[in-house]
Amino acid sequence: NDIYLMITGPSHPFLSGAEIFHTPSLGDEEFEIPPISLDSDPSLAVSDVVDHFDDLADPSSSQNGSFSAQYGVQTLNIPVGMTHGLMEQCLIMDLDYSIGTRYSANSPVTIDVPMTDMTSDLIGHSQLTTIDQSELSFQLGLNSGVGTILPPAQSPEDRLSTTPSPTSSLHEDGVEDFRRQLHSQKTVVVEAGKKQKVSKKRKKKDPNKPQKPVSVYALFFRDTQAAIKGQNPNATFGEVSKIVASMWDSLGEKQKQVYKRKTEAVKKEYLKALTAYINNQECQATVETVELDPAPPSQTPSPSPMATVDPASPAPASIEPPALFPTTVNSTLSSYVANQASSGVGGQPNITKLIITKQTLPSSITMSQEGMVTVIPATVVTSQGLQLGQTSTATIQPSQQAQIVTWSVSQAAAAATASMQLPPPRLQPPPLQQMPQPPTQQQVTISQQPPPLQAIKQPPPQKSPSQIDVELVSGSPVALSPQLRCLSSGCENTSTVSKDWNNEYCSNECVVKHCRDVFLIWVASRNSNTVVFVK
DNA sequence: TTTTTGATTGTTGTT
DNA sequence: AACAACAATCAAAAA
Repeated sequence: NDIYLMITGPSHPFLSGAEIFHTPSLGDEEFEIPPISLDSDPSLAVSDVVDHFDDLADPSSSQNGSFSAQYGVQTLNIPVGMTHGLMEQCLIMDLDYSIGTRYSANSPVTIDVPMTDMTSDLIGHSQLTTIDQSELSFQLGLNSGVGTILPPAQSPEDRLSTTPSPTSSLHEDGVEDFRRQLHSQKTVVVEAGKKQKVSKKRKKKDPNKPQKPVSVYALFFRDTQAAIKGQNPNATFGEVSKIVASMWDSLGEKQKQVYKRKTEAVKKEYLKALTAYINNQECQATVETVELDPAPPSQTPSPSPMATVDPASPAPASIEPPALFPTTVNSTLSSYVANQASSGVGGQPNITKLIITKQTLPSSITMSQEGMVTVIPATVVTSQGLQLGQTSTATIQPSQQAQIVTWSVSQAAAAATASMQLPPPRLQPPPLQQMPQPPTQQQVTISQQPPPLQAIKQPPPQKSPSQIDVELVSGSPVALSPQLRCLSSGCENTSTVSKDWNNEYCSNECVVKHCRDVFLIWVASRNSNTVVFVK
C-alpha cells in the first residue's frame, strides 16, 4: 500500500536535478518529475542549507522518527541534491493528511529526498524536525544508490525574469507610487471618456515593465509545488499549499535566510529595472486622445499644425487635469496637459491628454486632422540669463496651486515657429489647463492668492538673440484676460489675452501669440498656467 | 492585500 | 458569430 517516491538531484543545494519517483505500490514505476530548485545560485550560501540539515541531524535536536506511527499517514521523501554530491540523504516528510480529504483516502506516500554533502551522522537520525505537532513532521533518512543525475533545474531567477507578472504594484517603492498615481489619473480620464463595463478591471500591462519580485514564501512555493504536484497530480491547490506551508515551517531559519537573500537580490534588480523602465517611459512623449463621441463637430481639419481641440467648458472635477506631480521636479515627468473638451457646439467631447517629458520640451505643438496633438521637442533649451524670481525647479508641490510660467528658448525652433505661423485653428474659449513643466525648464510659481499683479521678470537683456523676456503684467493667469507683455528686445508689446485674441489664435487648450518673432504657447488651467516662449 | 499554480470563467478585440 | 487572447477568480498559506 505504500507509494514510495524518490527525488534525486546532483547539483542543487536543496532540491534540484532529476527527480525519480519510485512508486512501489504502483508497480514500482519510475518516472521523472520536473526538477525542484530552491536556489540554483551558488553564491547564495548553499552551506546554510547544509548547515540546516546538519543541525537537524543533531541528536539533541532530532526527534524520534516515529511520526508515521504516531500520525501514520503518508511520508514524503523529498530528495535534495547538494552541490558536492558526496552522499545522499533522505528527507522523509511525514504528513498527516487528516487535514485534507484527498490524501486521507490514499495510501501513504513517501518522497525520498536524497541529499548530498551530508555527514554520515545524519544516517540514523532520520527525523528532521516536527513541523506541526499535530499534523506533520519531517524525517531524515538514508537513501543510497538512488538517483539519476539530470541537468540542474532552472533557477528561480530565470523564471522570474522570463515570466512577467501581471501585477504591477510595489507599495514600498516611491517610484511605483508615482506611477500608480499617473496610472490612476489615466484611468480616470479613460473611464470618464468611455463607457466600459468591466474595462476598468482590465489593466493594460506593459510587457516591458519589470516584473515585481515575489515574496520569500512565494518563491519557495514556486520551487516546491512542482515536486508535490508531480507526485500527487491530483492534489488540489489547497492540499499542495498545506504541504508547502509545512515544508516552509520545517525549513529552518538558515534556509529561509537563503531565500530572503535571494528575494532581496531579486528586489534590487527589480528596482534597477524599474528605474530604467520608468526613465525610458519618460523619454517618450505620450499623446492620448479619447473620443467621447466620434461625431466630429463642424470643425474643419485645420491645415495648421497648431493644436486644435474642441471648445471646452469647465471640465468636471472628476476628470480635471491632475495636480502637479510630486515628482515633477526630481523625476521626471515634466509636463502634462490634460484637457477635457466639451463641446462648444453640440457637446462633442474630445479629451486630449498631452504629456510632455523633460526630454521633449515643447517647442512646437501641432495637431493632426485626427485631433492628435503632437509635441515637437526643442532641440535646445536654455535658460541662460534667465533669473526668475523664484525658480522652482525642485519645489513645486501638487498642493501648491501654482501658476507656472515657463520660458523655453529654443535655438532650433524654427520649424516650430513656422508651424505656428500657419492659420490658427478655430477659436474656443480658453480651457483651463495645467501643465507641469520639466525640471530642465525655468519655472516660476506665482502665489495664487491673492491673484497678484505679480510681474515675472527676466534678467537683463541677454546676449543670446534667442533669449526672450516676458512679463505678466496684470491679471491672473487663470483669468480669461490676463495681460502679458513681451519684453523681447525692442518689443515691449503688452497684450491682453482676450477672447478676441483667443478667437484668433488659440484653441481651447493652447494659446498661441505672435509677437514679432516670438511665439507664445500658453497652456492655461483653472489653477495654473504655463507659458512657453519660443523664438 | 499580495504572491504562489492551474483550471475555469468572463471580457474584449479581431476576423 | 466564432475565435483568440487575456484578465479575473478560486482554492490555502505566508509575508
